Amino acid sequence: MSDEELISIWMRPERQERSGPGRRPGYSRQQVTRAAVRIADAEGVDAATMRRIAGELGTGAMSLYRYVPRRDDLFDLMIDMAMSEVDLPEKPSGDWRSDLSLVAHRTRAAGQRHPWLIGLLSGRPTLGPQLLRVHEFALDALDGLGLDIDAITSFVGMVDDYVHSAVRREIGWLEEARRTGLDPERWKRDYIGPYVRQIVASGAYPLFSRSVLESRTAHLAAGERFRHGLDRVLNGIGAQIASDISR
Amino acid sequence: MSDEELISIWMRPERQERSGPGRRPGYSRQQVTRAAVRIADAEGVDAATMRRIAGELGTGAMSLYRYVPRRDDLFDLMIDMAMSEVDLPEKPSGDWRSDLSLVAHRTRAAGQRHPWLIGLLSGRPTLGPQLLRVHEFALDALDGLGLDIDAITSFVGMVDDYVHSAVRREIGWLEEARRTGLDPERWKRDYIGPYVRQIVASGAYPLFSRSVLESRTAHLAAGERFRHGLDRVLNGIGAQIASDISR
DNA sequence: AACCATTCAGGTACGATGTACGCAAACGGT
DNA sequence: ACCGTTTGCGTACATCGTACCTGAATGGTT
Repeated sequence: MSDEELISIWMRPERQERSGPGRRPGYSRQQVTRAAVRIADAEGVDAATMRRIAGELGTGAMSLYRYVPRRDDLFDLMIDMAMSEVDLPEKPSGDWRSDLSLVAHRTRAAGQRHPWLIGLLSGRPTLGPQLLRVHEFALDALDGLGLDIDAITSFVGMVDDYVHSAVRREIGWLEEARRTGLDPERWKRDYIGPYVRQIVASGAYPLFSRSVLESRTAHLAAGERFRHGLDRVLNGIGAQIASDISR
Repeated sequence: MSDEELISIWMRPERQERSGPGRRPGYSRQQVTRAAVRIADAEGVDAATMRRIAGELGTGAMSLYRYVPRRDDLFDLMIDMAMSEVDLPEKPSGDWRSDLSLVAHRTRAAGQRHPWLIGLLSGRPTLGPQLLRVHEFALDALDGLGLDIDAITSFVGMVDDYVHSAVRREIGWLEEARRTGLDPERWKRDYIGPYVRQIVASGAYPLFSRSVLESRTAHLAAGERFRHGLDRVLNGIGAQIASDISR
């Protein structure tokens, strides 16, 4: 594409179906994105190469560039497709706590269905329409409580940050194991296990060791653990809503 | 290296200086890491290729594999070298708030000196000694207040999450601009500027628009903005410390 | 002093990758 | 029937991580 047009993928229109003379497009941006998502879900984002995606569609690698200017833009499209699965009501319910909780849980679910999502999201700044929709819903959930926009943005950011890092913790090792091509069980047993044991045995990091050995939430189901952490974040926000408003 | 030994870089000893017969190593793990850090600081982490690092040292690419088993391990070493710059006292002061604030500010400073740090940190799960040291300090800062280990871990996580995402926001566009090889000013003006204007003009995202247009902190210096956000996170933790303890 | 097992240096080579370039095929309007 | 436009996609190139291998350096042993 040389440097002909440097413009956000969200402002660049897709080729139209009926636009006069010339051959009609055989695929669509959505089809390309869907194929990329399918591969990334199954084999990791690294496997979603241009050639591999094209192969999935039964075409040649260079054909994809008729639909997507750069590979990076394809990542943005993938993010947006995954975020479109975060199903939300038209408007927040009025109960900010359950609204933000809904966003958190749905985003977590999307992040688990698409283990590459969080990595891409925090890898580059992106603002696709579906991400905007979810973000707007979360901001809206905190509107009307007397908070200024900076506080609202900040609180929504805290929830986002929590969700991202919690999901990363949940799937981090799994993905890392796949990236190196090992089965996750063996990875955990032979790679990180001995190292963590050594850290604990060294005695140099007593509190870290306690967080590994004495944690009560560590033995809970992943969903419960997520809920506990989220509760703490929401509690922190709740406490400040009370004091911010009364000020 | 084939699959001879899959073992954490932190458990794999470096070649010893005096170990009997054989040629003595001409470089060290630290020298290799330092060269990689230097290149990544100046030209982005993508520029720190094996060949480029070797060139910086005046040797051949394959020589590096005498010191580092895989490129991914080199990333871990880079992270640890950067984290070693997070200077902290031996023990927390006893004032948890200023202790966590210190960790946050020092980590932010390291993240700005090394714009690749946060990206690598959240890209893969890693537990180098320097990261452990900083983490342990933060955990320790919250110890002795009557909190259980899960609460401590959770609160430290909130601060970490905030620092990471705040730094990412601060340097995100800069790095993205460099990755595409454009000067950051032009990038902001020609790429994201028009798109954000379009989002605002569409009227579909009123709260997002307010966060762009009406923000009071947006016009502050970056350092002030960071402090404000951090204060909110610490306030949320503080409120819960009070209620957790009295419970 | 001669030898040898051991270790490091680093060239060559392979299979990937993203993507620039260019040409042939398909299509609607005239 | 022709033509300008657009798509499909093969070829080619620079670049990547790294497996493999040869040769040089080194210190202990004889």
